[in-house]
Amino acid sequence: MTKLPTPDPRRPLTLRDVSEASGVSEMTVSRVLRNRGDVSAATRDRVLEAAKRLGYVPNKIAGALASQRVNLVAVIIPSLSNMVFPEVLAGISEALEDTGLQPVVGVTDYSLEREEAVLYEMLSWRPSGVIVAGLEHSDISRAMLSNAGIPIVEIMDVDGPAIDSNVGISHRRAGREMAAAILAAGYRRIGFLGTKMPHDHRARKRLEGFRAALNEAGLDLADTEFYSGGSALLKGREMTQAMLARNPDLDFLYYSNDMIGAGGLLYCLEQGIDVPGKLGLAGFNGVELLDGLPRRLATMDACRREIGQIAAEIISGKRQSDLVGGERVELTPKLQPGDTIRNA
Amino acid sequence: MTKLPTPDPRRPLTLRDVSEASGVSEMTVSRVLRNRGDVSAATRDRVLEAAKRLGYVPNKIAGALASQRVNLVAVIIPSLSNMVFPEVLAGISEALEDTGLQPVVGVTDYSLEREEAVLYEMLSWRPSGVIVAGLEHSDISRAMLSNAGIPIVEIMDVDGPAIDSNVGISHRRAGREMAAAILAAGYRRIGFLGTKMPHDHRARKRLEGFRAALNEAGLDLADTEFYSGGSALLKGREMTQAMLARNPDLDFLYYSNDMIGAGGLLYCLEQGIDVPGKLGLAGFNGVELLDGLPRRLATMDACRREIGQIAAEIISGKRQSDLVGGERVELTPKLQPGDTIRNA
DNA sequence: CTGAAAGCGCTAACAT
DNA sequence: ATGTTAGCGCTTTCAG
Repeated sequence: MTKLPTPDPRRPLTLRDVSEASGVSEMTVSRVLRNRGDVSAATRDRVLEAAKRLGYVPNKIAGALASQRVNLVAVIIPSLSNMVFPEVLAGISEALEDTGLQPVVGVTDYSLEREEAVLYEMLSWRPSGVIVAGLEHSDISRAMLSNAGIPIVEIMDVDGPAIDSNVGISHRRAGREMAAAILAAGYRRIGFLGTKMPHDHRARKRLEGFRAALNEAGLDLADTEFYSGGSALLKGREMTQAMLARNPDLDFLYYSNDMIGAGGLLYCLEQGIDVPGKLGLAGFNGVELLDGLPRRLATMDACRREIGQIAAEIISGKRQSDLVGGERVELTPKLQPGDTIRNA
Repeated sequence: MTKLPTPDPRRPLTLRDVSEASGVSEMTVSRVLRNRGDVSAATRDRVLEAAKRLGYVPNKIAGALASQRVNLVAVIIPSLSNMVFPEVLAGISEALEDTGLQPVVGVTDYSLEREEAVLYEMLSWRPSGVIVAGLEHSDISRAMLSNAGIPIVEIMDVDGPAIDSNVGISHRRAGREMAAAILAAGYRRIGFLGTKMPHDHRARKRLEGFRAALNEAGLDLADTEFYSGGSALLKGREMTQAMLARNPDLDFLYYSNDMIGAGGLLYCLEQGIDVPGKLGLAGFNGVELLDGLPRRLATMDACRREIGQIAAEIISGKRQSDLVGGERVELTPKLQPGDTIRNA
């Protein structure tokens, strides 16, 4: 017997295999599989049957190279382990649902270096768009984004210049408004507790806004405490204990996120502290977890899901403005006074 | 002037552009950019300089098609919004760090249909491996996985036959062991509270194991309560209240996850119930959140991070056995008695 | 409605 | 140490 080149049975199937199995040209098979152009019902059925029977899975790499089109949206966020970004992702997924676009997530751990690496990696797959958290990037990242030739949406934060489109809230304003609400309620000796992470620019901006509003009222923060790593709930508890021990006459604690706020709240309740009478508390984010606490922590909803949705709509073109530049969407965070700020 | 074909300035740069800018063949540029083969230091520098100056980002689509190699690992999980899968992901990312492999996440929302769609989509990018949560799949998913010709690791659960490799814990055994600990401590009138989700097979298996152990001791569950959606902490609180109202003589509540367990714990403490004296409580997962609670909820660590690490090591080949089939790794969940089970 | 030819941008394999 | 050639598997474009 002549030695024929036996095809490797484990080789992934190609269009050609389906073509041969169905007796139709590769081109027509391709059309059927993409619902493109007119194909007779009979041919279509034969092709689909063959593809299914063989278990053909198209090769998107080849398809993308040929068509110069990739149905991927790069989503670059700092973390998955707090409750905030999964919610943004949910909004993105929801809005991308019927667009044929697929989100691909990259995580930076709040590092601009990692962001640069992740971005480079993702851009090398030529996605249809990029959604990236924050306005702060390395120069190289910024250059890559500017030159990518695809829609870019920076999300979460609107306090600063954007590369292309921008959807988020003003964290500075969120800080100011929380300060205003606290002052209006008559609190005066205020402590701040937050993350140490130097790269959480949004937390920093909230603190800046908060502080500015206090200053304008002739006040300043009475104490601050920062943490990094570990269980946020536990850190909130520990920091609260430490701060109150140091400064027993504080009458308000402003936390940079709900999780540490929740820890603080649990601690205060255990200690029998009169909340909100003697001590008021507030966090930030409006996470669902707060619903299950013994008392509702005051917070500010960061519109996370909505931010994701709008960003995705911009990428998918569902929300195309006539403007030349990108879109700018500033959402308005809602103060949720809960039960830990007394009435003014 | 003759009309020369002006290149589109927004066209993404190609290897050819770098080649021309550096006066070196495309092939050599390719070698430099991939650190492959021998290239003189001088040439290397010229190429890197040109690539950087132009802002060249390689096209991995073309590269992957030509090399038949894709540095992507598909990771398919049911959800991002509880604390469990982000931890698994963290383990995967960590183990993939220096392998050149990149995880790409797909979410199924506990639906086998969605799993099938996500899997199809991901396989069409020809990843180097697949890590998928659970052993239960549709026939079509199973066929796709079997025929993909790449390493497949099913994670989280070892109670059942695997397609290729398998890393996880026995949830049936986890349920049994928790039951044993509870019985040993002298509790007898036991209620179960969990998710309604019919597709959370691991929760189901834990309950089966738990129940089996009770039955063998001549007991059965005194009451059950199921929920779906909403804030898990709040649901835990509400379900606990409902169950205790209905059944005040229960002496133990077993929760299918730590989050509802935490809600239940907070409720019981508020009500002044003697925990663990009159009523014992236990959850499942060993989430970090528990550290911040007023009392440590008994739980069982599900080895989430480790599962992710090992799965990633199998895919990356760091952990290659001589066996023909896939690897099987059963981890042993550790009981963490905390402060909500009394001493036997 | 269907098919043939010509690439997409890169890399394997083989020169030199 | 560097260059040349021939595809990778698909889609675009143009013919029928």
